[in-house]
Amino acid sequence: MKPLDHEGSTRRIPSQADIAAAAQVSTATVSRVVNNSSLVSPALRERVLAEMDRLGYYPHGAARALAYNKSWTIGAVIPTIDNDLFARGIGALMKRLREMDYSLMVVSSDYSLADEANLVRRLLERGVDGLFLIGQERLPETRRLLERSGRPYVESYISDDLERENNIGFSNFDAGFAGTRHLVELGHHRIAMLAGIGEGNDRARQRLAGYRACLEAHGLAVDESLIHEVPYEIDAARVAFGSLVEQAAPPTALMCGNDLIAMGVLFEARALGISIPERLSVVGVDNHPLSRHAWPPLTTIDIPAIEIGRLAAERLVDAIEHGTAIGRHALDAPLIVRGTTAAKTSEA
Amino acid sequence: MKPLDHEGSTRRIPSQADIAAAAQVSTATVSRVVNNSSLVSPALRERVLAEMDRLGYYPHGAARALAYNKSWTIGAVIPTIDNDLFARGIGALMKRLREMDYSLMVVSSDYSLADEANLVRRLLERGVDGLFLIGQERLPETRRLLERSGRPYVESYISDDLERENNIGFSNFDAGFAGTRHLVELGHHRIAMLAGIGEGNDRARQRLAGYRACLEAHGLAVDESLIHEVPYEIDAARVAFGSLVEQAAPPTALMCGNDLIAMGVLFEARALGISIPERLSVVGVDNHPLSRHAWPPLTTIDIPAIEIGRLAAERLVDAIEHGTAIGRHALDAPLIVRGTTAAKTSEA
DNA sequence: TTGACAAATGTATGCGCATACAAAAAAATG
DNA sequence: CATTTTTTTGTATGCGCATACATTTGTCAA
Repeated sequence: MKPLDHEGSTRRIPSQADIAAAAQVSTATVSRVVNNSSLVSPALRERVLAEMDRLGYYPHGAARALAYNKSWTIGAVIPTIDNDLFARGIGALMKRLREMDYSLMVVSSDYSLADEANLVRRLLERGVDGLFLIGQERLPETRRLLERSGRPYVESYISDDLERENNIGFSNFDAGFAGTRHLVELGHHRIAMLAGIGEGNDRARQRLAGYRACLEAHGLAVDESLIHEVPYEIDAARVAFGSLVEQAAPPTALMCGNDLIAMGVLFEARALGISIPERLSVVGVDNHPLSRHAWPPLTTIDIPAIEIGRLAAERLVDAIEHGTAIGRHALDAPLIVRGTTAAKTSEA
Repeated sequence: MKPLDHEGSTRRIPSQADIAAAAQVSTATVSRVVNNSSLVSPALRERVLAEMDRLGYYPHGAARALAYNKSWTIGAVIPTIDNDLFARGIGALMKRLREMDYSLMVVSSDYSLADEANLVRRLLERGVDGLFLIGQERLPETRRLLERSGRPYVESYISDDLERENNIGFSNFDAGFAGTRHLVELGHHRIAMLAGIGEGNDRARQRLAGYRACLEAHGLAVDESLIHEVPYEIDAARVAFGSLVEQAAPPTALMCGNDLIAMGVLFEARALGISIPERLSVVGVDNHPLSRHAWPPLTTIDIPAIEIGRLAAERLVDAIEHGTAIGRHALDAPLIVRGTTAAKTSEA
């Protein structure tokens, strides 16, 4: 316990009233100085600024937020920060928001839509001015919360639900389709997929849907025994891949739900002595920073995470400050062909 | 556009006053219901809860924060979220805070101590109840801000400055020392270091210091031409490593500032045909999730990032709610020997 | 000198909430 | 039934700030 000086015993943070008293002016004048109002004389402004500096004043955010009914804060709900893809997007969002004098409150839902609802509620209670969400699939409860709040929000990393507004992302369906098409065009027809877990993850489902659609579009049968859902984890991917290649007629090509799964496959393939791309072609999705250094360098779909974060920051702040609509933004997610894919060899 | 209910055409978010009016009670009663006060009759409580639900009420965070002088929010300033080590820690911090009904505001300083000062100030203005910072090196200005605020704060990921309280981390010096010692014990005496950029990064400096100290402790000369500072990026590491091995008497072992640098080295070594660990032993720091899958699996120092985040959450909330001290917490960062290190061959 | 007007400063109020205190209602006691 | 005690509810106030409006001071023209 600190010693107490009386006259405000618990050495509080100084308020405008303290500054006003010290500088012998009214609180209104202090407030004007804080807000750079033009109608305060240079002399007084100086005096007030000096006292603010001397007493170490800084505005009380809650009071300010209450008076303005605005918190200069955006809330973000992401499945997990332990995923480079989201980390990159959040990083860009953070950076851009900072430039515009906004802050970011981040929470993670662990891929649970129910948790997401609670977190959205909490962020709303914390008074965020806008929200950044992943995916377009929400619980009705979450929608209700969102709509009632009247706050702008962005649904990101996906643009597949054409019914929905306010999204900044890309087509995961197209990503799955394009990756698979690349394999088809290389002559593969036994193409497996190690998809991400679909539950509560519309991005993963759309990628898988794109894969299926591509096979069908090219007259190839969809063999369910070649499709597995695995968590976005190296080890899970290795195990899943192990059992995939054990079966009687193993695939010659493999579409992966993301780069982490693909890397798991690369690691396990090396352990099993399966040479890539000679015996197996592999495609990922994400363009993880390490992917191009992998061995062989991973063929993947580049996701514009940075751009998503940056754009979301701008559209959100614009919506907050000028009431503009977020709009729909389906960015490009191009295929990056590297070393893990090759034409099917005749014997395979 | 939704139809507007009259009596306040701009359909505001309902306040306690609205609920009070609708339920025919006073605002005090509503407040009591919100806060689960025991002294409100079940009948009234029901009525109020029903109205809250009907009107979609949720408390106004800023008002609440103003009345309580508490925001239930922690602020975190990290160099960058694009670093798995920090992402893991922040993730754990986030998760634990959530369990205790706190939120997290995250900002990134890009390894700039000056930016950090601004960000700390901003977070304080936003009314955070406590702060999570990386490192123990601060600008005096930042210290002043911190001390004046009276808010508890944690300095994390390092425990080397024994003068300082409030830290939750590990000894980066020891990490550098232990990694290097492992190499010395394997018989290497020409040991290089690819350290992280030291400016504004006391963790990187301490790791380097540990390396130097270890060499000296074993009577080995410190050859400055074998020491390079590089950013924590794969490409930069590859380039730096390339020039390192070009020189007349290349090292037989290499201590890396972190795993990302080490992986860059692994990649470049493969490209250059330098076999690891036969011709070169490599040690990293971080225990990045991919490190154990690398080829060869990377010998590294395991950093308890999850534990740091979790513990920080607990100590901070404890400090906020009960005024307890944060204390000093130097966690273990053990060496994990894997496949990138081997005894020096006689000819090398 | 006076009045008209502009510039500078102060006073009073409300933002939404929690709570000390006051009042009313209900229950217990004599 | 009156009185005291307990439980329940309401009223008034302040948290720190921004700002509409009121007041004062300064400037200029007549």
